[in-house]
Amino acid sequence: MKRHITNTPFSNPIFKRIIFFSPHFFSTSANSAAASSAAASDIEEDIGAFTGSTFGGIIQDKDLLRKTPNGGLYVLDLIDKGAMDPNATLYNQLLKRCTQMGRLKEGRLVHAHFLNSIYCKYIAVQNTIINMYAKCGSPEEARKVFDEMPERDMVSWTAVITGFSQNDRAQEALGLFLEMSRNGFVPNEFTLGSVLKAAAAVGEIEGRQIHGICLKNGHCDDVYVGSALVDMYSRCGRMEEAKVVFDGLDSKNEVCWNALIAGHARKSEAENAVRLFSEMKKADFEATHFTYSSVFAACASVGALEQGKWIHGHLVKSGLKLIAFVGNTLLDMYGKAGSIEDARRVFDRLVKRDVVSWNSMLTACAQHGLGGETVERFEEMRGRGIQPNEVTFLCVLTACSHSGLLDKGLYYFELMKKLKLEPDISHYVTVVDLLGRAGQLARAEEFIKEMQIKPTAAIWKALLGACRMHKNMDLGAYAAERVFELDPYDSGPHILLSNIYASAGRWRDAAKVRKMMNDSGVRKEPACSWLEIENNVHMFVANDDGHPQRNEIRRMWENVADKIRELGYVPDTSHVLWFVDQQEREVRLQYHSEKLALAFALLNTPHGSTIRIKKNIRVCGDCHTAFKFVSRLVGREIILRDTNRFHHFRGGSCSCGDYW
DNA sequence: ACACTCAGAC
Repeated sequence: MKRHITNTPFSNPIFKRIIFFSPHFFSTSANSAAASSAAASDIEEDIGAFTGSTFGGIIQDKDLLRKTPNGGLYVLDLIDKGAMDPNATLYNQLLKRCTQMGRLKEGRLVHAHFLNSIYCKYIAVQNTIINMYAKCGSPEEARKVFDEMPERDMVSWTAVITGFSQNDRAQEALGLFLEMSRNGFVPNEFTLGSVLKAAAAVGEIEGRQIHGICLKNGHCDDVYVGSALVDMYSRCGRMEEAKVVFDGLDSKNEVCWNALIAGHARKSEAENAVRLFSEMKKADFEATHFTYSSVFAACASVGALEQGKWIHGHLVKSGLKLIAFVGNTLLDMYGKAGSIEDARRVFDRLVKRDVVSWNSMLTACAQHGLGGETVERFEEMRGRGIQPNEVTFLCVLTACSHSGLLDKGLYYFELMKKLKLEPDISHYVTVVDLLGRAGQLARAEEFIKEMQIKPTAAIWKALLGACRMHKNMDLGAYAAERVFELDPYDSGPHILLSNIYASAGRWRDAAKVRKMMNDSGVRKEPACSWLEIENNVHMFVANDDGHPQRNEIRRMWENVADKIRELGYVPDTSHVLWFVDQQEREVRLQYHSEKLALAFALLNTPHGSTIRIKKNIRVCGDCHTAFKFVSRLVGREIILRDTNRFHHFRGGSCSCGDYW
């Protein structure tokens, strides 16, 4: 079960009550020199500007890949015509250029030509060919060349291992590494860098083993090996060990820093990622696209808008171009942190957009309940000839589901199949959600029965959620049973089912589900809400009485509650705490965490400013209603981030149109 | 004159 927005676990130090991002992070001045690291997607552009030396006084660098009218290569043609003599260096240069430009076809031409030349025994060129195939995304061909070599050296092994390592074929890379050792080759720092990358993808045990080999061979001081080690421990979630390796490195570069920062980002430790960003700059290292991308991702995962903006400021000052590599993450960060306007702005300013840029923009729209805009942008994307992928359709389907665009959603599901994209289980879940939310419960059930894939827990959860929404007790109970079989430890379905019973007045059944849940040791994730004020994060749990301002918060809410009642607010107590009487229920309800957060925001933020609150579970119906009234009462916009979407409350209504 | 480490959308 994946969520659109990562919930932040309680164990995260970022959620200590008040202190966060201490002020000194914000006094670091940005370094204005431009960093030069080019992102993979932009290499092509950079090469285009390159003009260089000549070969034998005849061929200029820019003519290396020049084509002949019949599709051959100009340089090879010259050789065939006897207009120039080849040599090993020329073959290497040609291959290298093919590699840089990712030109597999031309690479094959050079390869074939090389085989017919008198240089065909040169190991160095053969190694370059292996590298060319590997870098052009064809590890199979690299392997074939390698296998057919009568004689191999260290570089041959390293090149082919790297080929698999970089093409997400970690197991094969590790296998070759073993074979290499059996053949009596001792790995050097080049080999170990690649093998560590592969090991990191396979698992911690493998990673530690390779670490041992690095120590034995004395390569741990190499920056490449060191960075790979830091990265390996980061990916295994072992941040303490990553830090130990990092601290032990005599010579560091940006990559080491980035590997460490990325590790914290993957663990949603925004505070650590931001802190390291500052330390990196203080240590006089230039933040690169990798750095920014990681830090934005970290901010996105906890919705840290202010920190994200601050980092964005550094990016602007750095002079780095807003390329897709970093822009996509920035866009995503703004979307997830609640500022759809900034997300749009970033999208508009992207130098070049790839599929991920479009998908991120669609996701942002979908998360903010802008179904119409999502569909429009999707159509624009197609109009511009950008090929949508599976993720694109997931975004669009989700948007349709969240906005009640039933027919459009079903149409796009069919379109997806027509475009020969294979829907996976997540698409089926979304369609069940789409039908279910729209009240077509019978159709949703039918759809599940006819699915070609075996239904998973997520499928039944979607149906269960729809049953809760449309108060269908029988089907809901059935769906819940299926979930209990497949995913017995998730608290969500238990609570949904008990709420279904409760809202039908069947308190006894509701209590039975709760009891069953307790008996089987299923624990409910405690609900909490939080908000940022001036770089501090304030967190609240329901009925919280441990906050320093608890009395003021309580008074504020009581005051507000009275006023919104005058505007017509009627507390809805139907789905909570059925075992207490009506009056008590209402009292408890008042202290849902989002209401405490809202009262706190009203006390501590300037009049008229937008209030941004985040919550780790779905907002309840009563709070949703209350928030609408409050937005009208105080004349302010309130943005509430739910588990997987945003609610924009303004002037008494919500952007979700009460459909969520 | 050949080979290595760091990012992202669901």
